[in-house]
Amino acid sequence: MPLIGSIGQFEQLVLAAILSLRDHAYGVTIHGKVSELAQPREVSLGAIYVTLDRLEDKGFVSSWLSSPTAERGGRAKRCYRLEAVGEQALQESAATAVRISEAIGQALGKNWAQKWRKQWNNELG
Amino acid sequence: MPLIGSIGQFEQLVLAAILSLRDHAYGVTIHGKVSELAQPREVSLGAIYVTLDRLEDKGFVSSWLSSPTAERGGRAKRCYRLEAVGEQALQESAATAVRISEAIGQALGKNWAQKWRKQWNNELG
DNA sequence: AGGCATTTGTCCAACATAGTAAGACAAATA
DNA sequence: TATTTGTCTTACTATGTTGGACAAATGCCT
Repeated sequence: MPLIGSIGQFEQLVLAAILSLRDHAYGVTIHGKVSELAQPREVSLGAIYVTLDRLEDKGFVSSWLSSPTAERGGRAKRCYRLEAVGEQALQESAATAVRISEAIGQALGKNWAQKWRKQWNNELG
Repeated sequence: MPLIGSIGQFEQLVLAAILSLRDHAYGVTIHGKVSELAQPREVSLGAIYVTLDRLEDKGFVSSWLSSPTAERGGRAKRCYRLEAVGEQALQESAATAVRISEAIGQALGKNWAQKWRKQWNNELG
């Protein structure tokens, strides 16, 4: 069993992506969102599916097949939704992440932390 | 090779602990600090040493043996210091952690984020 | 002094789980 | 049947984790 609430770093990323994609979470879009969050790093599609499988095994997410859309190549997608347990695990691991950020901020000096706090405030008003 | 800047979740924790302990970073104290950061979860000493070894292999930290202190059982400790590469990796992974927190905050609503922002502000003035 | 218990510490061996790449396979439309 | 959009599998590497072995100081007791 891994750290914090039984989820790892990549799982955290995938869970966060599903949460923020709401009704449009399926393999390809999740991959896009995760790439965005992980930023300088590139992520493979395979990694996403494997992780999705494991998250479903743990009951953190559930999935169902949608009907195909009417666009070229638009085949049926497997859509994902966060379950209550998954949301809780995600919140716990995020809380730890914040704690780590704080520790780093204190050790590295206020400039580092304020840079992020500023960005945070801007987005939330 | 792992995610973000080549460090995992636990490595991130250990690096942050070393950073915040400054001149007093060795096995036992690092273990204490990591336990504090990982909070509800318990961490074994062995996990710390193994991770420390791997971090040193990657050049993220360096270590040296101190001379024994004059207290009962006070034997020589192996002290650790963060190297420049390690500090950079830590900052990058922390930046990603913040990004994830933001994504969660946006998806979960402002209450979640503000709870943490408040705490953040209190500590930094 | 000599010897052993106790305390503080480090390190290894082994295994479980998460992270990753590469590419096979499937089903739509054109 | 070629192209596009999408899913899933295999196999491997790296991290996470436990448990306990081992080492070196001091303190106490005869």
